[in-house]
Amino acid sequence: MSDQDETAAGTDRTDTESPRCYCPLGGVMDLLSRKYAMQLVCVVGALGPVRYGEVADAFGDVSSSTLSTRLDELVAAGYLSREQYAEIPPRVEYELTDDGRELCERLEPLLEWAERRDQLP
Amino acid sequence: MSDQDETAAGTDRTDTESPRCYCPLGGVMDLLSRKYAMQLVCVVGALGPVRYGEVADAFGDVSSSTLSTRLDELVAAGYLSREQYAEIPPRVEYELTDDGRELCERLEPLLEWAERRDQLP
DNA sequence: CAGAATCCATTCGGATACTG
DNA sequence: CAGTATCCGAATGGATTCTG
Repeated sequence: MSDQDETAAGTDRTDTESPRCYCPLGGVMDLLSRKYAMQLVCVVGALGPVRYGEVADAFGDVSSSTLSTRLDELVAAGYLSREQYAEIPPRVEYELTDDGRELCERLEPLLEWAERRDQLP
Repeated sequence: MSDQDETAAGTDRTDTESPRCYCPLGGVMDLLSRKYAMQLVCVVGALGPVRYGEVADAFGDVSSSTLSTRLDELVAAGYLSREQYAEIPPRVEYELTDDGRELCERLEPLLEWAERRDQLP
């Protein structure tokens, strides 16, 4: 279904369609579109193995539930790892996975640029 | 949100300021977190001056209202330009502004990577 | 400390129908 | 063709409270 024939009949089509589409609609992009998701990846990337509280501090007044949900999603998606230590008081550390690092590399230029841009009048 | 009234009076600006914060919380990032926003920027960037219908085609079954809203927002934010020609039938072309091009450059690596990643089983 | 759970206001986006 | 207008259900994020 939804097999659109190419406008240019001469274009060589590889066996499968979707030659190069710049609009990935599901998957990662959906996750990244949730609030603070991109920032979260980069914050963890910047702070290294980081505890929940530090992340919360970095975000200021973001509710813990939201932050927690976002962290969970990123862990579940395989971009963050979560290490829990059986200590008292309990300590948890988040860190980028390899995939997360790849993602972070692509996110950083964007966020850095966004940051500069937002701080301009 | 994002009220920064620091360094106005009484705040020591010695060295307590965090040099760089990787979590821009408002402005551009908010806009980019809306659905299809990032993809839209890159689609317009990839297709050059592009008409509304072509954009709609590129996105498949995305409702026109959503697409229209997103386009408006990006135009209002200064990342897209909208050129309307007084013809019949009417023609409208969207194109990246200079700012939009800067944004697109930072978005492309991300989307390209996301695309590859989503196509894997 | 690090969150899970709950509840809720708000927002968001989709479908549909209509216009210049 | 290129939208706009309207309505509405779904999803989202925030506040609060509680816990191991």
